[in-house]
This record gives sequence, C-alpha cells and structure tokens, in this order.
Amino acid sequence: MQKAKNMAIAPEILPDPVLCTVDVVLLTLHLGELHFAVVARDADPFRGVQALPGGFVHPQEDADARECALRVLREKAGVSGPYLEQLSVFSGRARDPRGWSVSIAWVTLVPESSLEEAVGKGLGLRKVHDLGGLPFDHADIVRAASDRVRSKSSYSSLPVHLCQPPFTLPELQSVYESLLGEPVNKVSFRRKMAELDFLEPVEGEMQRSGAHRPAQLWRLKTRFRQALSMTDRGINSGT
Amino acid sequence: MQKAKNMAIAPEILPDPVLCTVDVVLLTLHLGELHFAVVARDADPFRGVQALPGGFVHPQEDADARECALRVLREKAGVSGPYLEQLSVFSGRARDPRGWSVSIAWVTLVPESSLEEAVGKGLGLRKVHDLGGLPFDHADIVRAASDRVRSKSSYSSLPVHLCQPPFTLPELQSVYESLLGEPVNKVSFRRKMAELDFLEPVEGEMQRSGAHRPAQLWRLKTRFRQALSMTDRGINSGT
DNA sequence: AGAATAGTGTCTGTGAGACATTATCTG
DNA sequence: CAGATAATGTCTCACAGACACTATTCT
Repeated sequence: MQKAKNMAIAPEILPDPVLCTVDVVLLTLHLGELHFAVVARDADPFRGVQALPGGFVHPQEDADARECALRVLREKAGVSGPYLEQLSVFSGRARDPRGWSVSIAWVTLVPESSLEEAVGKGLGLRKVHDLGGLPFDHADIVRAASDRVRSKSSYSSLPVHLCQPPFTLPELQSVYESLLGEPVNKVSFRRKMAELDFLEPVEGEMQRSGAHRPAQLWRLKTRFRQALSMTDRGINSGT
Repeated sequence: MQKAKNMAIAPEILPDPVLCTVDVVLLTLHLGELHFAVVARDADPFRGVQALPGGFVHPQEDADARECALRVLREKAGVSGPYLEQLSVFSGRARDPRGWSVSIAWVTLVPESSLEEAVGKGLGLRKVHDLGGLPFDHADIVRAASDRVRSKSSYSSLPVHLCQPPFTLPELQSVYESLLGEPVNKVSFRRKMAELDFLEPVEGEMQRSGAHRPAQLWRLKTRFRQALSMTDRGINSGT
C-alpha cells in the first residue's frame, strides 16, 4: 500500500466532523429468553454505565464497518466468527452529547455457551425487554434488533445461530418457539426445516435425559454460516 | 486513557476522521422497467460523472441522516415527501479515494410523473441493470436497492409508491408484475390487496382507452405513507 | 350488437396443522 | 414391561390459483 494522502479535500468544502461509531447487539438465549450483552463503559460520557459493546471506527485498523464490528466483538465479548448482520444506522445531533454522530448498528446471534468465559470477565446479559438505564439511544437499537430477529425467525434459518452444534431438532424447535413466543407444530416445523435445507445430520446420536428414543444430531451446512436460508411461507403457530 | 472532561474529547482519543455521506437510490418505473436516478457530480473526484444523488452530511443543517437524505432529494431531484427507507451502510477505506468513508444509503420510490421537471433540468434515469461507469461502489448500492425492492414487493405494499394516485387496480397490478418480473393472478392479487388493506377508493371513476367498463380509482391510505403493509404469504405468479 | 377490459363467483389442488401411530431408548 | 420422547404417516381444512362468468363502457 503506497497510496499516500492522494486526494486531499480542499478545506473550504470539508464538512464538519461526524463521530463514527459501531454498536453491536449481541443476542443469545438464556433460560429460554432472549438476552443481549452489555459492558460497562470505560470512558465518558456515561463512564461505568452498562451499554452495548461498541466504539469508534478505527480507520487504521478496520478495513470497513463489518471488520470494526468483528473487532469490537472480539475485544469486548471474546466472540469470533459469529453470524453478523447489519441492522441499521442511528444518527443525528441529539443522540450523543459529544456531537453529531453515526452509529452503525449490528446484530449477532451466538449460543450461550460461547459467552461463558466473557460473562466470567464482566460481560452482562439482560433480557431484551429490560431496557432501563441504557445510555444514548441504545434502547432503540436493542428494540430494533429484537424486532428484526423475531420477524426473521418466522421464515428463515436465523435462529439456528443460537444453538451450539451439534443439536437435536427438538432443541432447535424450542429455540424457534422462544423467539416466536408461541408453540410450533412439530410436523410443520420438520417439513420447513427440510425445505429450508440448511441442516446436515451428524453421525452419532445423543441420548440425553435417559429413558427415551435418542435424537438425531444436526449442524448448520457451512455455506449458511453467513447467508440465511429463507422461505416465502413462514413458520406458523401450532398445537 | 481518557481525560475527556465534559463535552470535549481529548485529542489523544479522538479517532481519525471518517467521511460521512448519504447516497440515495431514487427508483421509478419508466416504460415498465425499473430505473434509478443519476446526476452529474459537481466536484472531484469523478467530477462530471453520472452518480447517485448524494453528498456529505451537513451537521449544521441536518438533524439526522434521514433529514440529510431528504435534503439531497429536494436539492438534486426536486422530490419532496417521498417514501424513504434506509437501505444499508457502505463503508471502508477502499470505496472512496479521499479516505475511509461511510455512505448511508437510502431507497426511495416515486411515480415517474413526479420527476418530469427534474429530468428536464438534467436528472438522468438508467435501467437498474445498466450499471456501467458508476463511480465509487454505486453499482453495489443500486444492486442492493433493487434486490431489496424486488424482494419486498412480493409481500408488501411497497410498489404502490411507484403509482401516481389515483390509480386503478389493473394499473397497480402491472406495477407489481414489472417488479416481480412475472404475471400475477388477478383474483389472488385483488384478494391480497384487500387483505393488506392499505388502499382506499376514490369517488369517481376513470374510463381510459374507451370501449370498456370503467375502473375504480384508489389511493394509499395516509397512515401507510411511510409504514408498509406486509403479509406472511407472498404474492405469487399466476396465469 | 360486439369488442374490450373491470370485476366477481366458484372449483380444485396444494400444503399447513391436528392427531394418531410407530420407533427406540432407560429402568 | 412401562414410561418417555423421537420421528413419521395420514386426515382435513384453508387458501392460492385457474377459469368462467357477469358488468359496463364505447363505437
């Protein structure tokens, strides 16, 4: 990379500076309820307050905003290689006392087991409906994230990222039910999973909780680690 | 560490500057095909090249990014009060020779008739598949916009914004068919419009092209000017 | 009257949900 | 063998699409 300060901008047309940040809504399922991760802020404003993991874009380190979000996730939650989707931009002069700011918000879904170490080091988990005391417009961001995830859950493979592979279909079904907030018909659910075709069986079975037939174990097909599998006709409530 | 006092940010923790811009994909239907608007750039880089209407965020003028996009639309395309939806953020150090930049991209849909004046003043219209010669990553942005609009068209009221009210149901159906790229079943289409419930009849009828029964005229219910009406089960092809 | 398009009634096949049944484990 | 849960077979009803029919205009 030899490219120096090639294209300078004439000072008179340089716009006023905008603060450019990234915030990540890290979602996981804890005791059957959707939670998001918070960390204590280490600087003003709101020093010490629990907030979404985030930070300024570092143009020297981050090739783009996705890389920035991945860095934040690595540094603040010890998470690597997760499903990561851009949510929306939250912007304006009112949301941050330091000035006109842009927050590029991301959503990521991880199985609870992948957070154990970070939770030991101070990462917090809060229910997505418990939004009190969040700084900036982080409550809006979390609401947008959980709305997005819930609505996508009804017609896509998205919820699978909350399951630690390998997992059974009954386990995955209960994850869908937690997100959708209602029971799902078992036969329809399995038909839909077959149609979406994002799972592959893992050889070997699990027996868990003793006295019953063992269940087949499954994992996500690798080509769906970032792309979602979607269907026109959603998964509906059942039984 | 941080010695940030009240509002000021200590210089040592100030991140490198990021260029913050807005780009708008203005879509309309021309001769039954989806087109996007371009304007000649009035400054380097790419001065004189046809590009998406856009520009730097002006923190003094724009309360937030949506207001900025609306200002751009007003100034460069003479459009006011359109349906406007945030598309995505395009970011990184590679997309703009001036440095690490963020483009907050928006999509807007307008009826062709509302562009007549601006087209007379130099606004260009290009087919969404004709992406040659666009600067920056504008081709990616247009692709993302048309993909988004096409996919939302199958299950929402989105295409209605391409129709100048009042319009007839056959006219609206042909707009849906243009976007979906396939014919739609008339009975299903009308059932779906009734279910989505975003239209209201306008008193008076139109007769057009003479010799046949006149059609009822419709317009969008006001509460759907920004919000979309959505359905689980999409509009599918027919006949 | 006839042509042309708007708008509706109705049949049918597909597929989602309900329910019943089989399968396979533990104790 | 009983009990528990996994997995599947099958019936039914709702709804999307097909098709035919009616409605209303103009020439």
